Amino acid sequence: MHHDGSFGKYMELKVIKLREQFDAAQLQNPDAKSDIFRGISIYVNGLTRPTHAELKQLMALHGGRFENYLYRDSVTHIICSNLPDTKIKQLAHERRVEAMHGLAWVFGRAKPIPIVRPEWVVASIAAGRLLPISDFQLEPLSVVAPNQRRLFEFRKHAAPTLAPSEMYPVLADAKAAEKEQQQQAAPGGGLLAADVRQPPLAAAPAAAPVPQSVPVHSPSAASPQPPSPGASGAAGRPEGQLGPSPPLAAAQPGPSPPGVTGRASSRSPGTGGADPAQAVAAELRAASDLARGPPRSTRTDPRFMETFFRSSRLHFIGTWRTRIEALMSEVEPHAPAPAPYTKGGPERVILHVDMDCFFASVAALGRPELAGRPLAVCHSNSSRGTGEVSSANYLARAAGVGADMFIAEAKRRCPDLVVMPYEFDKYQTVSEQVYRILMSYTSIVQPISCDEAFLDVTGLDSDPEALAARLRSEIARTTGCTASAGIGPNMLVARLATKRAKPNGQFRVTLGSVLDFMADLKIDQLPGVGWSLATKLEGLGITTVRQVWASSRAVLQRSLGARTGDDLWAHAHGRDERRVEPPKARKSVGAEVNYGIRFESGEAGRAEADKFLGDLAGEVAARLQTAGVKGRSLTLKVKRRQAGAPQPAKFMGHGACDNISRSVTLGRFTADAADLRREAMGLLRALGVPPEELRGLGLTVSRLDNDPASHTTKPSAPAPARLQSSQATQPAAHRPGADDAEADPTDLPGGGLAEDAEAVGEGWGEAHAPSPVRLHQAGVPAAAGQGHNQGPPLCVGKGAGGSSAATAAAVSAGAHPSPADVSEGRPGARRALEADAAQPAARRSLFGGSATGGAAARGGGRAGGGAAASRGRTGGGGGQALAASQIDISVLAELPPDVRREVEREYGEWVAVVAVPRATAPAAPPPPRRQQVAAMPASLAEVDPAVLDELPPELRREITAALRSTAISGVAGGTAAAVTATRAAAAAGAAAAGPSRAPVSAGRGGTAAPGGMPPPHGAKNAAVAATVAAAGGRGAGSVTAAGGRASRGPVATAAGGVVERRGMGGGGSGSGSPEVEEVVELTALAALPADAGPQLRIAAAASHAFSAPSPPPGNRSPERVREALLAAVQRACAAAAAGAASRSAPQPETGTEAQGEQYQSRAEVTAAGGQTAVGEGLERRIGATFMALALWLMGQDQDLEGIVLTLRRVRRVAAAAAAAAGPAGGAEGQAAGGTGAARPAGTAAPVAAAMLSHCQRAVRAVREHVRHKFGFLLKV
DNA sequence: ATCCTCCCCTAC
DNA sequence: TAAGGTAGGGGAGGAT
Ligand SMILES: Nc1ccn([C@H]2C[C@H](O)[C@@H](COP(=O)(O)OP(=O)(O)OP(=O)(O)O)O2)c(=O)n1
Ligand SMILES: [Mg+2]
Ligand SMILES: [Mg+2]
Ligand SMILES: [Mg+2]
Repeated sequence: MHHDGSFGKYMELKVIKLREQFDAAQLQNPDAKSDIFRGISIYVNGLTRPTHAELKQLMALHGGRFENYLYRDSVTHIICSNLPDTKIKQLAHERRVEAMHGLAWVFGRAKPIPIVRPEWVVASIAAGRLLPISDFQLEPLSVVAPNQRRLFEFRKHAAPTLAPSEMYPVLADAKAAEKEQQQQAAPGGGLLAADVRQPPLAAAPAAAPVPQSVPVHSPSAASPQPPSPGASGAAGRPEGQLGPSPPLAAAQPGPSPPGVTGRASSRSPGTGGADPAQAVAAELRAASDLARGPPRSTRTDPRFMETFFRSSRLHFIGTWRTRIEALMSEVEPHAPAPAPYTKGGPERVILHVDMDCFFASVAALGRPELAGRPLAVCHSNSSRGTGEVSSANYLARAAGVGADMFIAEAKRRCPDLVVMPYEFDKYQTVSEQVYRILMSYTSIVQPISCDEAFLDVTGLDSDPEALAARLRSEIARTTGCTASAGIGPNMLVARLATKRAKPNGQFRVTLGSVLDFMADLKIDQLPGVGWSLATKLEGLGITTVRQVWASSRAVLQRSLGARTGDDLWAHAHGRDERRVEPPKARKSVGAEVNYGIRFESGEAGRAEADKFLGDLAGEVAARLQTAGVKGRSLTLKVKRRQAGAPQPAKFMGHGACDNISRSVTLGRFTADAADLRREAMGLLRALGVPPEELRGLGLTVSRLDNDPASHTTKPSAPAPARLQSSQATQPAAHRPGADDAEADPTDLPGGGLAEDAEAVGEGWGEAHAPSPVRLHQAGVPAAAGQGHNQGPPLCVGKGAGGSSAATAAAVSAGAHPSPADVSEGRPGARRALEADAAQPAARRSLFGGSATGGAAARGGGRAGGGAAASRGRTGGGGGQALAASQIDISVLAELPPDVRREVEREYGEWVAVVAVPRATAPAAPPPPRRQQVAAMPASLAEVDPAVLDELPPELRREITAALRSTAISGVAGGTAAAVTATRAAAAAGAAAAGPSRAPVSAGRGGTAAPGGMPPPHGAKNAAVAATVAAAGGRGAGSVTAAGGRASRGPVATAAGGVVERRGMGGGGSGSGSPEVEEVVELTALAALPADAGPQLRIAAAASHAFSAPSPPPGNRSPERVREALLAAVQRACAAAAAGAASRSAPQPETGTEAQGEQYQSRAEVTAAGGQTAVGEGLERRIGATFMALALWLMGQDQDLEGIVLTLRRVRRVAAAAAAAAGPAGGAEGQAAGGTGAARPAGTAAPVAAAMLSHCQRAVRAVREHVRHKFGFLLKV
């Protein structure tokens, strides 16, 4: 019913109706109309519709209450408009601030207050009853990058469906005319492309007075002061346009009528009638072919992708790079070259140029009516619209309008806003004009975006500012749009200077004044620092650049990562070694759509999805061909609607989603649409996502043949040769059909590689006749491949849509033994298995590549209880043969009976086991997980966090994913936040069967493992589980890894130090309970193999940490557990501190650096911080205890106040221990949340740094958990 | 060490 | 109604 579009309309009508009702009620008398909201008390946050006041009235009329303040404990619901993430974040922030005053109340509640859109009130009234809030809840905070606006960096490319540059056909034809015009050099000449249709465009710039000179801020070197108003008031500047300090400047060069501002405020909002500006906007919108027709989704529009791309601003800027590269390569290099880099050479002079409010400026070109008006560019002009603002001019920004803001919000903030539609062709034209100019000033131009570039002008002008002024003037004269510029000794500083100069100004910072210039910048102004990093840094007490100076580099590295911390440190000091460079070759080519993706359920939906995937494949293939490259790796990206996700805030948006990606290694390079489509369909099918839950699809091809590295045969992808040999040996039946001309071996540039040749000689070359042949013969319907839901595309032959990736689709890359597992457990078996290539190309793609990443079976979907699927181990693992456990039974189940029989014959009883449910309920969804795993905990809260945390990540993910749905459904506990929602989701689609896939001889045929084999990885995983479980002492069955549904992922149960490995073998009958195939006994640490890897050592550390304090089973009250965990933390820290002290004599602070800080190389940091100072075991123990506490706390999120208090305690513990550990005490102050008391560059000893870092990590994990689950930040 | 995969983050 | 793309850097695990 209220599905998307129709829902929106429904709501709109309801709102109107309710408004009428409201008005009427107000006119009559305010007596209560109903009791709908009895017991409900709302608090309204921010701007809403109905308004604050209206909601108050409505509540009064219908029996509810209205609170003006949140910190009243009677509030039951927070009302907040459906707004973009920015607004939600804002709300979260408010809550946090609020918490300082009312923490006890806010966090002490048993349950957090739901945040609901105002429509809930309206609709409830309309319905005459209280509606459930689920459809009206604000989208949960997305773990996916929120729509944030960021600065700096990137690279783009593209090549459209329509041919190279036909989508924005500006330059091709315009070039000649433009050159001619440039020769004429008529100031203000109508330089805009002749082929741009809008008449005003050509006329406008000519008519508009153009600044003869451009304002120059900061006339001479280095002063970090604001641009002087005097300097900026250059002649020819239209009034109000260029003021440097006040952010008010229309980028429109046209003359502004006097008193524009006053005029604006007196205009009636939204009425186009008497307002020429609104009229021109309306007219253009009406004429725009982008706006034609009713909105459509993939469900209703067969040409959706094309329409979408044509209309998407992000597609435009995302593909712009490709277009500019074409331009750059064809412009003759006449420009002077800057001074070369030499040792001790001159200070570089880097110029950064960026157009002012680019799209908005272009919108104003040739439209004098718009001068002096607040302007935004957006598809929608509805005051209730969810279209996003692309660009707003500076007048609009002064009113609070910003990019990425919903148009509804923008118009609320600025009722007078003039909203102009997109004119992509014009942006392209102007962009090219600008670049031609830039390229005439220096030979070194690095394009950044359609409105922005870096130039190296070192030595090209004794007065760089004069050069910049000339350049800006020329841009303004030529395009009618203004640019700002920054000049600095490196790219970083130049970039920051530009921001300072905007709008329509320039600013120079020289080497000597860099630090002064940067000191007070907000940290997120730095490139690479966005919302996430800024939030982390805030946790360290760092919000400004200056505070970074006072922070220890080692702490930064530990908190943010080796590289990230290092870069931040450098950037905060104004250091940036990058050189201005021409664009490098792309490393990947992709296309994705995350808007308007809506498919039917069932077969019809699968066909729709396949069709759309085909469109994407065609698009990517076209772009590859345009770029003249082929690729060897294909990645499918999927957005899947999150379980329980409310209606997306954005019309036709994707809403809250889990993100999943899977890749295949192709057997050879390809740029062929059919290839890509085939493989993509296989990947998609393997994911098992119900089509109606798809919200986004994308394809990316990487490992391109323009990169030599792509040609090397990596261990993970030895397949190509195999493929070839395989094909060679089976030409008739196996070789792709005639349309698969790509089978030409010459397509594999590395064909002559020795590695390949060698590989050909073994392995697949000796393979038996591959089963695909038989499968094919078995009669997969020819139509099967034709893109319409045939079963899984097993068929490789011509015309069959099946691909080997698809075959691999039938494969769960996850729950199978890794090659190591197999080979080590059964050396002889490896070859047997490979040779047993009977495997329909297991993870090989059609071409024989390898598919990694699990093809997870979500099968019945979450409804069935969130079956944890199994997920392939990451990395490596390519090329091995298919194991029975890899078969995705959901795919198998869809096979035509005869084909399925064929497969089963091939795999014997294994398949029969795997396909358990089939026997009794052929197509039925698999039985609930619980039926198969008796010991499965009901929720995360039941899992000993110490145990869970120390599990190998794959297993951990599987468990958390499996339990997540439980948590969501409110049964208990929380999400494991060590795993973000997306990760958990990904895991849900693909979890690891780590322990289960044990070493062992699972064997069909009773192939027992030869003795004396070192424990393979699977065994290690099992050992970890056992060890930790033993240490955690949760009693029998404490940790159980749910196998994929249908026990495909075998089940590992850890209980009291015993791992039971349940294999797939055995019960051929299809009995639901797999037999215990092998039992591995481990007694905690004793079982550690000599070559124990990190996981085991962590387990050992955890074991040590927890064995003592862990309360006996039966008395695990929260208080006891909490105290035990805190004690464990304390002990671990104390041990580390003691160790550090004892070591400090023999190993004093080694080479302290310039500022007295002990700096760890990236390698050292990366090396897991082990031995450097803490001692590896100790370090791991610290980490284990902190994280165990964190994880446990997450399970206690019914008591947020308790969480806060405990976090504060643990922080104090860490701080004290760090202080005791030595000189690091100082830097600690910041980590502990101190306001970054400016301590001179810290001398954090690694020991203290380790503690603080682990502490911070733990605190952050908990905060993330709460933020994600409840939508606000804990103030700790 | 270096590579791999599967993410997340960032920028325009 | 609206058109939430594209690409690279980096990190965490893991395999080799
Ligand atoms: N999230 C974003 C960011 C940018 N753009 C488009 C519109 C912008 O006009 C253009 C250039 O981006 P800038 O970051 O340079 O922003 P503006 O040029 O609009 O403003 P400024 O004056 O701050 O540079 O890219 C967009 O559509 N959406
Ligand atoms: Mg700009
Ligand atoms: Mg820009
Ligand atoms: Mg930033």
